[in-house]
Amino acid sequence: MFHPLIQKISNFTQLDDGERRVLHEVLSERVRVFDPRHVLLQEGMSPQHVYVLIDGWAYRYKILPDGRRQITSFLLPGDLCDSHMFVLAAMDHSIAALSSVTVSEVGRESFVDLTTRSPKLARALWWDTLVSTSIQREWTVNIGRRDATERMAHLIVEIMLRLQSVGRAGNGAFSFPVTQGELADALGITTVHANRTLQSLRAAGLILLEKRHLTVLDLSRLKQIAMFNQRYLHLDE
Amino acid sequence: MFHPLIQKISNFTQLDDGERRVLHEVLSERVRVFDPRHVLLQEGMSPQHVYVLIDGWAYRYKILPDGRRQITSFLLPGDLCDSHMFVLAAMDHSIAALSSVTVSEVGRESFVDLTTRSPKLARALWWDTLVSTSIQREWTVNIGRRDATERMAHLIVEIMLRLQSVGRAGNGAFSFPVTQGELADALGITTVHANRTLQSLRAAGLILLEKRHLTVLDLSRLKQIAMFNQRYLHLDE
DNA sequence: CGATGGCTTGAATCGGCTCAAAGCTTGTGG
DNA sequence: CCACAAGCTTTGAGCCGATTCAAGCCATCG
Repeated sequence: MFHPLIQKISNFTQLDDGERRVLHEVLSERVRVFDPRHVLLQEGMSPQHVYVLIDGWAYRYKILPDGRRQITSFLLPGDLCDSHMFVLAAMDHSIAALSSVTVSEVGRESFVDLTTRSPKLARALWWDTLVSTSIQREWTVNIGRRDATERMAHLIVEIMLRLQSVGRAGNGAFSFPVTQGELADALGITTVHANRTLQSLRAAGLILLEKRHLTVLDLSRLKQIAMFNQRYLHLDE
Repeated sequence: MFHPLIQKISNFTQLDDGERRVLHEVLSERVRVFDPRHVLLQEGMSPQHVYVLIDGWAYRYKILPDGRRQITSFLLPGDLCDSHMFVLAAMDHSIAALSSVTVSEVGRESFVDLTTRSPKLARALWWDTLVSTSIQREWTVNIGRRDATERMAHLIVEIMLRLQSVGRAGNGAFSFPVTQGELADALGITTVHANRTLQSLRAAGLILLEKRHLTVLDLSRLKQIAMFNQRYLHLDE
């Protein structure tokens, strides 16, 4: 059983056994578990380590002074949060656990070490960061120019593909520990409207969603509705 | 007169004369000028060089199959487009000139050279990339959770601050070569509504905008309306 | 001086929001 | 192992911010 980060990276780079071992060691140094809703990193903080998700979901978010919340991304198994803090002075957003999560906690030194010792790993982590940015751009498009149904369809397809790349969504069925309120805050709509949007996708026979478990019934129609263009995920490189 | 990239970087790192000279040399190797609307980088391409804006604005954008366009960011003097292409296989979005632009064209080798020769410069460029990502996140919040007036106010404040960091917006007055249609596509609203929104800001005495020239009349009120939190720009590090 | 692209305005419409209440789950303590 | 609380989901009705469509205006440029 590999760490999902290793699995993700292996999709586009051939790691040799040595690299795989080094990475595995660093990721095994310290493993922690957090409850749902636990805030892993708070805006304003300057963390001295990186968390790498092993299991469960987390999310980045910002809260406006009047309470409005926007979730800016979902973090899935294999995702990193947040290597950039070694360069920037303070977090400009927060990160919290969505479900119960298991993470590798990697110290600043181990992380830097990793990248100096293996250029291939450095490049792989660099690739991962760039893909995250690309996903962030696509979210801007999603919220800015798609209507609620299209947004929801797009998000579902994105998550399915990202989960598949770490082997967590065989057959289009996977755990989906997101409330409708959280979905709403990710998509820039209200909870009520998220509910109605999900209903319409269910009614159209596109998805099955119950008890925090989602099944994609008609992927190609979902993609079509969302006008989904896979390129931004950079999966096939 | 310094290149705006040097000016931007100098805001947070002390570069010595040597570093400054090396950077200046690389940025002077080849300077090019493009007309408004010229597409600098097309989705799908795999560029072998980086453009660094010296003068004028550009923008990243994606177009959906049915013609809807979302501008995902504005590129101002001192901004880079697009170093990530040395790692990713193909552009997942396009970049075009908004106004007439002057750019430094830096070859892949020169760029890589720069970062291997000076760790401080490497770190500075790394910083710049991370700030861009942070701005992208804030755009997600802006479009997802602010109404049209707030969005417009937020964008104006952001651009003013970014221009100031490269010395192009003394006194809150600066060249603003963006049509209302482009503003609309950046903010996720329609041209008509962008127009009405601008009118209301003008009527409230917050801005002056005519002939592609913008003056911020009441910065603190604009910030207040936008619920602007400067942290995400990482200007004071 | 006609054409083109951008700006402005009005009126009707609609997607999504607000408010409110009720039904459901899930987890916890007695 | 039941009962209650808390949080999540669902539904209805009225409303509003933003869109659509349409037309007229204005500036610039070949």
